[in-house]
Amino acid sequence: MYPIHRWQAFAKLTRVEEETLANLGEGEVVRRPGETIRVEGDIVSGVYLLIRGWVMSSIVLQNGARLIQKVHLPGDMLGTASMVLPCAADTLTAITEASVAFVPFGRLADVHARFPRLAALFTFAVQVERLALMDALVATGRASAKEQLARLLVDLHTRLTPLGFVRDDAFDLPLTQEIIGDLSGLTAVHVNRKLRELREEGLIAREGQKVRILKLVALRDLSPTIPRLHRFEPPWLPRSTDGESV
Amino acid sequence: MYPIHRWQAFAKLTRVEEETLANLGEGEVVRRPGETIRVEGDIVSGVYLLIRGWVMSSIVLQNGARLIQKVHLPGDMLGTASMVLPCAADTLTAITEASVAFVPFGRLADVHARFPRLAALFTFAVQVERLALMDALVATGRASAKEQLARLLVDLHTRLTPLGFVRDDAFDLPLTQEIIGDLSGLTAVHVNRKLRELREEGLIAREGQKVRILKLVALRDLSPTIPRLHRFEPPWLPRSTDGESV
DNA sequence: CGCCCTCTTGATCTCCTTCAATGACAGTGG
DNA sequence: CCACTGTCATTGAAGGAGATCAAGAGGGCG
Repeated sequence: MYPIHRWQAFAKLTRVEEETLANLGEGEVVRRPGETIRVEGDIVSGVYLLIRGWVMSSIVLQNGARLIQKVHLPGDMLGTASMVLPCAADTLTAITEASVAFVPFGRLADVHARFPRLAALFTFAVQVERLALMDALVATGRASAKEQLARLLVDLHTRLTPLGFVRDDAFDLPLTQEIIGDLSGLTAVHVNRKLRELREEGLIAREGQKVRILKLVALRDLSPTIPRLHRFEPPWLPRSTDGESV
Repeated sequence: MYPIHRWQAFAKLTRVEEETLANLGEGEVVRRPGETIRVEGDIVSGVYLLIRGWVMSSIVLQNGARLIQKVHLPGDMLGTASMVLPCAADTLTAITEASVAFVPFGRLADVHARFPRLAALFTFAVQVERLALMDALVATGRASAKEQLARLLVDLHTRLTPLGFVRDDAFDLPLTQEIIGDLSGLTAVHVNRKLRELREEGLIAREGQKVRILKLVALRDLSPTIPRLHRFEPPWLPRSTDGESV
C-alpha cells in the first residue's frame, strides 16, 4: 500500500482523505533493478506512486552526460514535474526492486476537484521537491566533493528514518559509486576516494551493503545544507470538505 | 500592472480570471538596485509578484559560499517555494530597479478557493520552476563553464523575448560577472575568460550594457539543455468557474 | 569456469580557482 | 574642476580539486 507519510507531514488527514490517497493509484507494478519505468521523451499521461524500493530520476544532456536529479524513496510521487510537458523530462529507473502504481491524469484531476485540500497538499509536495532541488543545486555549484557526499548521506539518513529503515544510524545503501557520482556531478573514481576519506576520518563505516553514520553531528556540520523543517498545517491550507471532524 | 503572460502560457483566461490576477497583489513597491526584498530566514507570510525589473534569488551555504538559484524577470512569482516553510529559504535581491507587489497568504488562499482553475495554474507554474531547477542542476553538475554560459544566454534570450526586451537578438544584460558566476557555480574571473572566448568565436557580441547573440543556433547547440516547450491547456486542467464562456 | 560489474588504487592531465595587479568608470565631496 | 573612493572588467601567474586513463582485485551469476 502507498505510504502517505509525506502527505501527513503537512496536515492531519481525515479517514476519507487517507482512503482517497490509498486508492489513488492503479494496480501495483513490480520493476526489477535496472528496469525503466518511463523514459525521457515518452508521452506523459499520468504520474506514479512509489510504494516500495528505490527509483532514480535521471536526465541526459545534449553532450551525452547523465545526471541523476534525485533518488526517490517509498512515499514519493514520481514524474509530476512532467505534468506540464508533452514529453517526459526525466527517465525513471528502478535501483532496487520497486513497486510502482500509475495514476492517470484523469484520476488526479478528479481528486483535485473533489478534495481541494488534497490539491493544496499536492502543491505543497511539489514545493518540497523544488526546495530539495534548490538545495541540491547550491551544493552542486558551490560545495566540495566531500561536502556533497556528506550532504547525500545526511539527506538519505533523514529521509529513511521515518520509513523505519534506519537502525542505530545505519541503513542499506543500494547505490553504486557511479550512481552516487551522477547524483553529485562527480566521477565514480572521485566518489570512491572521498568516501574512503570519510571512512578514514571515522565519520562513516561500511558494513557490507550497509552504511553506518558514526558521527552524525560532524557529518551535518560538513554538509553544506541541512534538511529543511516544514511547516505543519499552515493556516492558509483549506479545511477538509468531507464533513468529517478532525 | 502585473504581467500575466506566464499564466496565459498554459490556458486562455477568462476576463474575470485576468482581473483576479491583476488584483492579486497589494500596492506596488519600488526597490533600488541591490536592495533586498526578503532575506533568507525571515518569517514567511506571503509571496511576491515581480512587475518590473530583475530580481535574484540567492542561497548561502554553511561554508559561506553563495549561489544564485535563479534570476527572476517580470511576470514571475517570487518566494513561493518558501510557502511550505516557517522561514524563507532564499534571499530576494533587486538587481535592477524593480517593482514588486506583496501577496499575503490569505489572499492567495482565497483565490485558490474561489478559482480552482487558477489554483491548478499556480501548481503548473511551480512545476515550471521545478523543471527549470532540474535543468540548472544538470547543467551545473555536468556541463563545462562555456556550456553553462551558453545556456544562461539562451535561457535569458528565450525568457526576455515574450516580454519584448529582445531586438535583433540583442538585449540588456544588467548582471555583473560576479552574479553570473554565482548563477553558474563559477568564479567571476573564469566567467570573464569564457565570455571572452564566446566573443572571440563570434557567438556573441557586447555593445555597452547590451549583449547581442550573433549565432543563436550555434549557442543553442553548445548549450547543454534547450528551453522546454510547455503543453497548452492540458485536458486535466479544470474548467473556468466564473460562468464566462471562453 | 569465465564473464561482467563494481570497487579500488596509481599516474597524469586539465579545467577552474586563487591570488594579484591594473585600468575604466561613476559617484562624491572638497 | 579634480583628487578620492568603490565597483567592475580584465589579464597574468601559480596552484589545486577533480577528471581521465589504466590496470588489478573481488564477487555474483550464467
